Amino acid sequence: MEFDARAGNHSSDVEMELRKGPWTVEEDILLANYVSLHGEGRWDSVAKCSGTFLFRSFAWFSIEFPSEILAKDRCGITGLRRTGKSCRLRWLNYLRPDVRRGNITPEEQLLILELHSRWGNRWSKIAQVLPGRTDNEIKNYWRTRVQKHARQLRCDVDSKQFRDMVRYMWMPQLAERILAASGGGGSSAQQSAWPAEEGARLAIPLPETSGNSNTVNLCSESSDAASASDYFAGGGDAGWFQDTAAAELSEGWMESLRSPGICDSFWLQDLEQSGWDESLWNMEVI
DNA sequence: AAACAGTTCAACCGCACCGAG
DNA sequence: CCTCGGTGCGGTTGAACTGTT
Repeated sequence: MEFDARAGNHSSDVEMELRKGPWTVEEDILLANYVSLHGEGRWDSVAKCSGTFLFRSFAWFSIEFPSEILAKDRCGITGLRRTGKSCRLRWLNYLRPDVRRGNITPEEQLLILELHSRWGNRWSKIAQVLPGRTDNEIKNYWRTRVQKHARQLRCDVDSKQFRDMVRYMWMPQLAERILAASGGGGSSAQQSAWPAEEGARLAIPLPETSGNSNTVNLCSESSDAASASDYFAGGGDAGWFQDTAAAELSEGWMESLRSPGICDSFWLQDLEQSGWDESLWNMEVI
């Protein structure tokens, strides 16, 4: 059986039909065990060798793995009936121990909106700033929530109109919700909860090991200078956003989101005149 | 309770990039 | 340079789940 090598599939030395679709518990065990022994990477060899090592490690459990999961090549090496790509994806998106599951928090939503406005559909880059979240998860969030909201507003998700709505209506609401949840109590209480610093900025914590400053200015024009991986290279803590004093939504940044005159722009007036439903921007609805 | 519609998300696919030989 | 193998990325699909009628 020949497979497309550039697509990451097996060459003909493994005589097996590849499995597709949902992963079974047994396959997860095989893959997790392989990675724990050999680390990430060399995904193509996972498919060839995982079974062998699993049998060694778990022999005393007397676990039997069905033949539809395992396959032997001509040399008798047992492996998962999965492509290397499939193994990699399963590990990164599901099995990795630091993968966070559950709803995207308002803090994460705010970051996704901000970073997408900056980087576009660079999902993996955005994911690097959100510890434990996968690019797939962020992509899904964008498609199911953000694009859906754009449809409800009858505008293109890439249009300036929608991007402005996100920046000047959605993001401030998210920010206020975050502040309220942290005890800030909305815009009137921001000054005490989030002391303003020089310039308008959304400061993001940096790992201690990264040296220099311990914050990154997400709103600066030159933000691309700091790669996303720099932000949280040592991260992974679920409470990362609130736990550090560096996670500041400064008053200036909040004000920049409500810059004077933006609400007077022509398209917002048009929307208001056409009976635009403001409840569409209610955070509960979103 | 059943049928249908809408939504979510895990997984696949094709393509691009990179390093080794 | 060119080819090949491995890896990563973004777009898309479809099964499973949830809500509504």
